[in-house]
Amino acid sequence: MGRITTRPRPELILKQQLQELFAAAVERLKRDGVLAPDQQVAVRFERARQKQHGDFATNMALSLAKTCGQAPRKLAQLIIDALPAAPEIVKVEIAGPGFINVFLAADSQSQVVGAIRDAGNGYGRSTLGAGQKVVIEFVSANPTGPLHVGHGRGAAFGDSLARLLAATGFAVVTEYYVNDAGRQMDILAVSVWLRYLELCGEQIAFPDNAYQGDYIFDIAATVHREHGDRYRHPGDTVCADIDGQDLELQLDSLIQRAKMLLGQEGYRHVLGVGLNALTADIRGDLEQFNVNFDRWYSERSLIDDHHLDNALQALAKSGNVFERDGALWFRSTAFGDEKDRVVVRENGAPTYFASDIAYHLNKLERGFDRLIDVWGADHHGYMPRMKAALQAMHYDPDRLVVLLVQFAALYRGGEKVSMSTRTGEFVTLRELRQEVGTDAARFFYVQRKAEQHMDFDLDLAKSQSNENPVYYVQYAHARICSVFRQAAEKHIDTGDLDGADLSLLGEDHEIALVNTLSRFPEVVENAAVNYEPHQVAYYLRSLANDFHTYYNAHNFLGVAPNLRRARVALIDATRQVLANGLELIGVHAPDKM
RNA sequence: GCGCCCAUAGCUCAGCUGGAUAGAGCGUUGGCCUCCGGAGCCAAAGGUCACAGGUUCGAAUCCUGUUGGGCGCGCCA
Repeated sequence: MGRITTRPRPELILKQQLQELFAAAVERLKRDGVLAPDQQVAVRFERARQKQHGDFATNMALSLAKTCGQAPRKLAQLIIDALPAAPEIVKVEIAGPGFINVFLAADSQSQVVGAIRDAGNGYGRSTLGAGQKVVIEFVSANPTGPLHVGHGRGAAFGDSLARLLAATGFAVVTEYYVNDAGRQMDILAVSVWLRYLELCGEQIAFPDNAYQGDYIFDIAATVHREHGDRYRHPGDTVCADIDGQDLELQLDSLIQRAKMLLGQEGYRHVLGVGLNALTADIRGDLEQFNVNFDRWYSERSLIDDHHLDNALQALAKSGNVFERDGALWFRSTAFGDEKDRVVVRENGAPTYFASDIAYHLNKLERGFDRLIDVWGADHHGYMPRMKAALQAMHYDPDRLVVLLVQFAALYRGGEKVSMSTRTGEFVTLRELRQEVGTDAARFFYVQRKAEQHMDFDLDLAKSQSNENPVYYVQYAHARICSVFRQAAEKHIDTGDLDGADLSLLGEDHEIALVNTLSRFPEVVENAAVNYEPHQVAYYLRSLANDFHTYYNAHNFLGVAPNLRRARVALIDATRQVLANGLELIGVHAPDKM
């Protein structure tokens, strides 16, 4: 109650100590009978947007005024009168309808520079998550082709989010769910096999709805190189009697024929070559994109390890599974879904939904408190049934958090690029990376909040990559490193920064920079709690701006030693925060560019 | 038809969960290095926050409706 202590983390003086001071004032007003003893008071401070409003402002008097029947400004005065004395506070004033503006002593803020340099790459980290176990699943694209730029956005977002949550004290595991079972895999196997047959010299009518991409040829060539004619069958035999039906049925017929002609072993081999080639490709692609998953979770292993059976049993045990038209259904409508869903098809094969239920049940059984899924926005209709399944199995559906990432609409030459995996018309993540660079691409993606539609202008990203904001931020970091190199070359002493007199940092640009530096922990926490990595990107831009402005206005090395130490300490802290922030979004902080 | 997302400067986007005079980048116009990196800095112009109501001390933000755009509504994944 009204406990006022000096915090071990000076950067928190700014906000947290203010909150404690004002909470103490509230307690006193309760004792004096101005406020009801059971009055709930949320003391919240915001950083003032304008200098005239001081450093921090609270609207507590405004929000309290109604319930306690006092005029806002009068109540604000009572709060101020009840405030304990504190050396950090220079002035407190009432403004507008009843805001309380707080002005802090300049050097109480500049102490943050020392705190940052002490904390190093730990500055901005917190224990907010209290070790809560979180699994974040993202990308999870079918291994039926290379990743495209849409997956890139999910990858940049999911990975940055994982870094943010880890930095705020959550125990984070990242997973890529590999859909290596089911019909899509069969289509992949058939696609590879047909291209292989073409390489053998067979005449084949390659179906429009099989995978068209060039990478299928490459995989087929591998099979052909390693096995020669071993899987060859006459084109007539392969394609016999499959005309005239529905296209999807034709494909199913081809799948059946492939299984029959190749035998189980041969079929599994062809499929395996395709699967391995594509997962290796995806994994390498993501590594180059600075995304490394803790675990690649195989859908097929879920089936082989009987997790699927267990999940279906758990679901059945809850009394929400029934049979209709020869299939097994989950009564998801009982939990708010708009229609019931098939879990086992008429032909006995489990649906994708069924194995996904098993996967999510498995995550919960592995002890994760929170399951975060990053999905493409086109899957939003899938969310109610997934939550329904968890609820049916007696888990709190709110433990599953689904974050939807909108597609990035690509523009090239002013025209929208249409994309389809089947037709092979898509821009791959690899192409984007090679043309724009990982750092620029990641920054570009993560600048937009996930649920916002995004226009990705390829021409702009490629041809004007120097205009990309990521260079602005990286340049600030490189520039600071360069100052230190200059100091070393010219034998200018920049030692003993720990002993710098930070109260010398009184210029407007310095105060602004210090202020931005002190905001970092709040930004990180806020970004993590709201699952919004873009806040970090915006913060970094603003920090880089404060630095560049300062750099332009003042000299760091060519001033008196005391001032020089203070200024160098300040830009050293800035360098640290730039590096910490870039790390959170998976972008490099180069020493030179 | 039903459901979800979205609409802010010419363009691309922020807006701290309801606060004070709505902000950046790009583009446009005009300035700034004998000096630590000009991939930088400063300044100007640019807005009916899609539209109409409502909630309250106070709305870009919350509620309802309208318009316009994206996506979804499979025994596909």
